[in-house]
Amino acid sequence: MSRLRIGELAEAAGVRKDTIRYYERTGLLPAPQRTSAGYRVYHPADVERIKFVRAAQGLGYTLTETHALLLVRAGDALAGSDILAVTRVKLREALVRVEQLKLIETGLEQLGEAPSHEAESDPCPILFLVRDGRLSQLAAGQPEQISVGEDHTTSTGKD
Amino acid sequence: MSRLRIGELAEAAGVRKDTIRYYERTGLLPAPQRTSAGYRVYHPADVERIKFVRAAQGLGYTLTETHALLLVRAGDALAGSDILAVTRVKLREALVRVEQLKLIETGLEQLGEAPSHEAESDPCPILFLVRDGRLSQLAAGQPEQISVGEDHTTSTGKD
DNA sequence: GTGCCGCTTGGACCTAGGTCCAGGGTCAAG
DNA sequence: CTTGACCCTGGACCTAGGTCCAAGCGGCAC
Repeated sequence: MSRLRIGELAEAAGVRKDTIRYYERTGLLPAPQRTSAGYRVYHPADVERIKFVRAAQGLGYTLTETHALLLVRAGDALAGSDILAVTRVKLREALVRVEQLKLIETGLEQLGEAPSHEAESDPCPILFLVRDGRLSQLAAGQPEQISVGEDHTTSTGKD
Repeated sequence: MSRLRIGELAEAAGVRKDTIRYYERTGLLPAPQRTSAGYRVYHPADVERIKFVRAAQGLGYTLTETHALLLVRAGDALAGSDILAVTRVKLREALVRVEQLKLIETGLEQLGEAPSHEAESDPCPILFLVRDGRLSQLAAGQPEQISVGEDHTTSTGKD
């Protein structure tokens, strides 16, 4: 059966032990069995679960959204549709991101080549992108409030 | 000439006044002129600069990288090449991200449709993606240490 | 039976990127 | 000359996602 202790799981999944305990605290990882001495005991499948979490993080899912992804079950249409919507938004954003990064790449390449004869008057040559409206804002801080877990009533800032 | 005070600039650029002062502190925005009373006075072009910063944030540039982008000048090949490399990495990551998000989207769609007859044995159906090695890790926390500004000698964690 | 490493806990601390607050000055209108 | 909207500064605080620490057991090798 080869059950793992936290250190072994951390090693296998490529994270810190603290991270695993943190994931447990936040509900991303179910509380594992314990030995009589209180040691956490994990199943090898937990390695995949953690790797999935890391992958989801890399894709821009918050831990809350990742949690939602992990809760999806076959046929569970309701719970899945929320996270599906989130995923579609992220996908659309990722497509826009690719296009805008290409714009910037091209802009930088041209600036590197051109020995400052054109656009010399411009104080900062990349700004033309935003001036032309070709660079859009692409909400970077609002992770699409989905209804999963506790709602911490995001304080509406005043200033 | 229509010069702006901080509140007007904030309004025009769609950010908080505090954010503008924060950007100034971190060097993203040059220190503006002051009135005799000490009030900051901005140029209308600063609106674009801030909008560019927000756009760059949305594209995944850190503030440090954004700073580098703003420093690029035509013909300035050396400084530009670093940030160009960063941009290319981000572009490649964005392309991978699109592919992986598509995988997840498809997976979620299929799970929603299938009324739990196939893959029912699987404790969490999305995990097959990581099990198949189709979801990769896509470094989410290491923003490509570029040589711009002070180097805070990232402490190598021990555990 | 004693080293020593690994595990436990709660809580403090960290980075990025802001956001808020208190205490006080400025300026235009009434 | 007071009121209200605006501005200033320094510093505390916030969220996400961890990371570190100290004090104190557990358990296995020698």
